[in-house]
Formats: sequence, C-alpha cells, structure tokens
Amino acid sequence: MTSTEIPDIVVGRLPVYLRALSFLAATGQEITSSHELGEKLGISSAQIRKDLSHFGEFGKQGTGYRISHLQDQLRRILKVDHQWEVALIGVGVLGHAVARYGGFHDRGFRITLAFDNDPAKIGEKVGDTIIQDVAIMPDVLRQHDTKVAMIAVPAEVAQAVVEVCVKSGIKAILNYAPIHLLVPPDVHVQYTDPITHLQRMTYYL
Amino acid sequence: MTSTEIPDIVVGRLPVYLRALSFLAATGQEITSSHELGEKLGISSAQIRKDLSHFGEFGKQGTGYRISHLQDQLRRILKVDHQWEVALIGVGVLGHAVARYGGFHDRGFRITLAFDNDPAKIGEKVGDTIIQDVAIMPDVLRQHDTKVAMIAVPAEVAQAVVEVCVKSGIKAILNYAPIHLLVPPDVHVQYTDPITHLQRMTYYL
DNA sequence: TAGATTGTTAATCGATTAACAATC
DNA sequence: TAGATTGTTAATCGATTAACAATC
Repeated sequence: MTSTEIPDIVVGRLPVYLRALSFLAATGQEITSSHELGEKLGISSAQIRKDLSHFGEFGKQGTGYRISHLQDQLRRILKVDHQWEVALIGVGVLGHAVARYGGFHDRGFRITLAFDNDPAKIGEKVGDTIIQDVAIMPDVLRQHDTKVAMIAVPAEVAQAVVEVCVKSGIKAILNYAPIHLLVPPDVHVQYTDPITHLQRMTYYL
Repeated sequence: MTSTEIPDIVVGRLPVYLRALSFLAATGQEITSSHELGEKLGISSAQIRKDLSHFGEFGKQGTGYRISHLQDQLRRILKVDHQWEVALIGVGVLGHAVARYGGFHDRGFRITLAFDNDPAKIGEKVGDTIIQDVAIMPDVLRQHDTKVAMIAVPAEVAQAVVEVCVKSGIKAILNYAPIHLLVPPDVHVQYTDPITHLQRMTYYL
C-alpha cells in the first residue's frame, strides 16, 4: 500500500506481469485472476497478489483483475504510461538490429538518438534517426535531456562510453556489452548477454 | 563440495564470474581474490566464496584464486569446456544480428543451424550457415542431436515453434520473443527481452 | 445466497552475510 | 614468521508460501 522500499525483485517482476497482460488482452480477454496469471508465468498466485499489494488494490474479490485496468496501473507504476526517449550508442550489427526492432514503441520507449564513432556511419539513417558522431554526444544528450541509453559498443570501450553517458545525465543504461559496468549509485544498469543465459542452461544438460 | 541440489540462483551467477575472469585474464592478471571479484561485480566476497564452495575448493588461503584455473573449473562446471551446437530459429533482423555476432565461439557456442519459413530466405547464408526450411527442422535437429536453440521468431508463433523444438529433442531454449513459453519440466528456457529490462529501470526514474 | 478470489498475516523457507579457524 | 585470504559455520536477513477473513 505505502510505497516505502519496494524490493527490487518485486519491481523486476512487474514488467513480466505487464507483458503477460498484454498477451491476454490481445486475445480479447477482459478479466484475469492471480491463479491464471501465475499458471501462465510459472509463479505462485500468492506471489502475484503479494507483489501487487505493494502498490495498491487492483482487483475485486470473487472476480479477479480487469486486464485493461491492471495494465494501466502497472504502466503508471513503471512510468511507461508515456514514451521515454532512448539513445542508442554503437550502431554495429547488434545496434542496427536493436534500432530496427519495432517492439519498443508500444511498451514505452522510442529510439530518438543514435551515436557511433565510425565516420562512414555518421550521417546515415538507422531506423528513424540519423547516426551522429559520438564526439558530440554529451551536448546532444544534455539538449534532449535524455535519461535512458542502450550501449551496443565493443566491450573494450563500454566503460569509457558509460562514463560519458553518466556525465551527460543518463540515469538508466541497458548494456549489451558482455562486461560489468561501474556507475554511481543513482545510475541504473541492466545487462543483456545471451551467452550468460545459455551458459546457465548448459549446466543442467 | 557435494553436488546435491545447487540453488539455481548460484548457477546463474557462475557465468557472470566466468565473464569477469575472462576480462581480468585479458589484462594479463594471473591471480584474483573474492574481494577483488566482488568489488568488480557489486557482490559480496562472502557470496562468491560461498557460491564456489558448492563445487569444490578452487583457491588458496592467503593468496586467492589462480584466474586460469578458476576459469577452467567454471567452464567444466557449466559444461562450456567444449562447444555446443546451437540452432537459430527465425532469421529476421534480430536473428541476423544474433547469427553474425562473433562473441559466441570462445564462450562455448557455435551456431551451426538456421531455420526460417520465408522462401526468400531459405538457401541464403547467414553467418556461417545456410538457412533451411523450418518444415524440415525436426529431422535436421534429430540428425544433428542438437540440444540448444535460440528462438527469434514473432511472438505469435513462438509457442508453436517451441513445441516443435521440444519434440525434436531440444533441451535448452534462449527465447528472444517477448512471451512466456510453456515447456516440459526437463526443458530449460531463458528469456531475453530488452524492454523488461528498460521497464525495470524506469520505475526508479 | 453460494462460490470465488482478493488482500494480508503469520509461518516457512532459503539466501546472504558476518565472523573466524585453518592455512598458504 | 606475519599477513592475507580461503572455506565454512552460524546468525541474520529477506522472500515465498500457506491460509483465511473479507467481500464482491
């Protein structure tokens, strides 16, 4: 109910709930329950109810949750009820794929800036934006008051790039480079490395 | 020491340790300690020692860990001391980027098969492999005894594709589609969805 | 009303951390 | 030896689950 100290692990599950709700909504379903959601996600119904209870009362006894309402609430809580402008840094093969991926728009994000240090790429278009010189990145990020960045540069330069980001006011970083980044406490980093996921599974094979 | 029931959360950290060790090794460093590793990863040294102690004694009191030795041990534990053949299913923009990403080889994986259902793509080369018709996928996966697959198809068809994979003997799936998959208990799934990561951070902004 | 499901409490379970003997 | 760091135990901390009153 009160917003004092929500565990990060709970916050991390909210996007998953939101994703599952979108899927249900797409089928035309209007109501769901903690049991149904839990079954679809491999999570206990108690956990879902407990997680949601940190933020308010979104359901109705005997009925469950109205999907559209719960979506609205989760979007509000996660602050994706409006779009965030995202800077993409590094437009190699991976960066290109990220930029051209169409799935961001309806989930709260829009790539509005792209940077690279390769003169051959600067000025070219990727997705909806023109690739700019990473040298002018600090100014541009400040001008646009950009808070969110995706890093798709080689591992060797990722830390240096991140330091420029931090100095330019970036507060959330999605890192595609397979390296751990050091940032100040007020800057958030998430990692996406397919190989750590694969290695986690081969253990069990 | 004994291998009875290692918590999955511990297994999930081993690839992160391995990644950090590779980074240290690349700088030419030969020895590290739980303190140094912990500091680099934002993890307590006690946790690192505890995690490793599930699998054996890899360090030396007063000295720390020989990096190359710990790498060898972790690779052995995670079964990435040899390469796994990986099937890529869905060769759109994202699949292309995944196939062309060079980082798999030295971390235990090799994309040896690629499938798509688009006649225009079948027969074309992506990375080092020829794209094959998804219709013949079950036979090909069986022939190659492939255990690991990466799914980069649209969300609408991901579950159906996964069911074919499961029937064809796949035991580990890395899913790029933004949807939760239902699989039998002996099949492992990991998810990689950049937007859930982004949404998790915007909560704090 | 009867049936169903929420929100919440208390109990259980598991993971993290602090501390230290062992020892290189 | 003295200093440092491991591996491990016990204590702490936090997350999950079971259960149920409230109520739609």
